[in-house]
Amino acid sequence: MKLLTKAHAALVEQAIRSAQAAGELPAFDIPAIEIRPPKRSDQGDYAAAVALQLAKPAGMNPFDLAAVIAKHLPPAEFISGVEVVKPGFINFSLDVSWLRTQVETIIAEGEKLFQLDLGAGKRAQVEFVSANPTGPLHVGRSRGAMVGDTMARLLEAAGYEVEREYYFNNAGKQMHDLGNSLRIRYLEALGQPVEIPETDFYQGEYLKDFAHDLVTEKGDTLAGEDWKPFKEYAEKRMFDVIRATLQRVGIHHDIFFNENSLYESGAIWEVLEDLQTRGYVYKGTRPENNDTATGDETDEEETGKGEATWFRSTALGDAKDRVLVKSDGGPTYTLPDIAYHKNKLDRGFDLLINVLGADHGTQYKVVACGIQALGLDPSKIHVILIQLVKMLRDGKEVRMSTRRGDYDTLDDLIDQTSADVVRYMLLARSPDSHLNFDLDLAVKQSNENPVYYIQNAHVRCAGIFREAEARGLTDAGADITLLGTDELRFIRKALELGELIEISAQTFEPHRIAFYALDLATLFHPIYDNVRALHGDVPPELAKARLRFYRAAQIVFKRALTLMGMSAPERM
RNA sequence: GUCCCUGUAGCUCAGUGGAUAGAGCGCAGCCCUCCGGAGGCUGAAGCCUGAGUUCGAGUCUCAGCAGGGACGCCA
Repeated sequence: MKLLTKAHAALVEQAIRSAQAAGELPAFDIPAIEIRPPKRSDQGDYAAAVALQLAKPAGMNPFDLAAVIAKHLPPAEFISGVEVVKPGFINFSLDVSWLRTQVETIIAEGEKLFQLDLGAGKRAQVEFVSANPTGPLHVGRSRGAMVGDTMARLLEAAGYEVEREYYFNNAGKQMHDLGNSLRIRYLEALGQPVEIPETDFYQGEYLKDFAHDLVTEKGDTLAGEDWKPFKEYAEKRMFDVIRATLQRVGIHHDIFFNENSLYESGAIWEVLEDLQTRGYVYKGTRPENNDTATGDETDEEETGKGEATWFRSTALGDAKDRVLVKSDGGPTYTLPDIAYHKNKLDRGFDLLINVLGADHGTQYKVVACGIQALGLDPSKIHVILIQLVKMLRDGKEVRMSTRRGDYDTLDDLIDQTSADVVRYMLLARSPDSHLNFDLDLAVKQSNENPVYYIQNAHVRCAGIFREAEARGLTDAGADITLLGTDELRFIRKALELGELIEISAQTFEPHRIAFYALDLATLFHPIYDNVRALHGDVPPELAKARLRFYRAAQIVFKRALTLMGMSAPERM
C-alpha cells in the first residue's frame, strides 16, 4: 500500500523542481521533505511545513513560497484539495472517492496489511531477554522481552528477515553458584545435614523442586559430585521453564547462543590477540592512566591483586580502562561480550539490535569500544536501552532479587492478568521512561484496561459478522461509495499504519504501535456507536457497504494486535 | 564526584522543531426501543524553574532543582 507521507513528499519535491526550472523559485538545495498529518482536522489530512523551512534559503516570505509550490504541484489521484495557509503551511486533503477505495485495498491486503519493503533483502537480528537461567523470568526482565519481540515483529513488517536470539552466560560465577545451590538442595533432599550459605546461594523454591526430581531420577548417585553436573541439570531445567514462560506470551527465540561456545571455539583468545596486535592491551596491577581516576580508594583495593590484562578503552573515549583477563587468568565478562558482538557482526546481519536493561548501559559502551578497537563498524548495532521497572505493591516498592528468591515472576503476573495484558502494559511505554509497575493495579484494573478497549474493537467487528451471518447477510458486492465521513475518518487513521511501522523500525521504538492501536480504538468506538450496519432502519445497500467497512476495520485491528504479539479475540 | 535516563492533567503516561498539547484511569453530569455497556456524549484540570538558539520550543543547548540507574580483577 501507499505510504501517503512519501507520496505527498514526492509531489512537493517535484513541484519545487518544476518551479525552479520555470524560474519562479531561486536555486537552492531541496531538503528532505517532511509531511505529516496535522493535529487538527481543519488543517487538511496531510501538511507540509517546507515553505517555512525554505523561506530563508529561497529569500522569500513563506506564504508566497508555499503558494508557488502549490501552483506547481502535479495532480495525484489521492489528493482532492491543496490549501496554502497563514504562515506558509501547505495542507492537503485526501480525495474522498480514493479514500473509499482504500477499504477494498485494506481487505485485499488482509494479514499482510502494510507489509513494507524497507528492509527487503536485509537480515536483522534482535537479541533480547538474554537472562541467565538462574531463576524464573521476573517482570523487570520481561519488559525487554516484550519490547524486543515487538521490535522483531515490526522489523518483519518493514520487510526484514529477522532472527531472534537469546544470549546467555553459562561460563561464569552465577552459573557456578546455581549449580552449587542445587547441590546443597540435593543433599538436603537426600536428608543429609546441610548448611544454607548466606551468600552466593539461590534461595528460590524451584531449586528444591529440581532437587527432589533429581533424587527421584538419580537417587543418591550424585552425592559425591561437585557443582558441575548440578549446574548442567539446573541450566537445562531452568531453560525449559523460561522457554515455557516466553511461549505463553508468544515469544520464541530462533537461536540460543551460549557464552561457553566462545571459550570452546577459542574466539575470546583470538579477540584478545587481535586487540593486543592493535595496541589496545597491556598488563599491570592497575590501570596505567590511574592519575585521571578520581576514586582514591580503588587504588588500595587494586593493590594486592596480581597482574591483570587491561583493555585500553580510554583511547576510544571510555572513562576508564577495563580488565579483560583477571589476575587469576580467567576472562571477565567483557572479553566474551566483545567476542560475542564480533561474532554477530561476522554473521553478516545488516542490522543488529540489542535490547538491554539500563543497568547494562556502561557495559555496552565498553563493548562498543571493543568492536571499534577491532576495526569493526559498530554502527550496525543499535541498542534499545530500557529503563528499569520498579515494582509497586500496596504503594510500596517491591525489591526484586533472583538470588534472595523474592521476585515477581512473569508467570505469576500472567496468571493474575493475562498474556495480552502483560504484553501491552510492558510495551506501552517509551523505553526511556521509567516504568512503575503497580501490581495491585495491574490485577485490579484488568477489566478497565486499554488492552480490552483495543481488543473490544476487534470483538465488535467480529460480532457484527456473526450477527450478519445469522441473518444471512453478506458484504459481497458492496457499493463502497455509500460510505460516509465517519467511516472515512477511521480509514484515514488506518492508512497511517504504514508510516507507523516505518518510523518504529527506523527509530527502534516499538512502543509506538501500542499508542497507535489505542488511538485507533478511540476513533473506532464512537463510529461503531453511530454507524450501524444491521439496525432495522438501515437500507440493505447501505448495510452492505458498512459491513464492508467493518471488515476492513477488523483487519486493521487484527494487524495492529498481531504486531504487538497480542491475540485478536472474536468474543470477550 | 562522573556518566546515562526521567520531570507534561489528581494518578499512569503519549507527543518525529511547526498551527489551538492528547489518551487511559480517577472525578462531575448525561445516554440502554441494541450489531455496544470491558460501550457512547459533555465537563473540570497540565508542559519542574531560569536563561539561550530559532520565523517558530513540551521537543534543541546550558545552568539549577527533584527522582531513578550505572560507575567491580561480578555477570
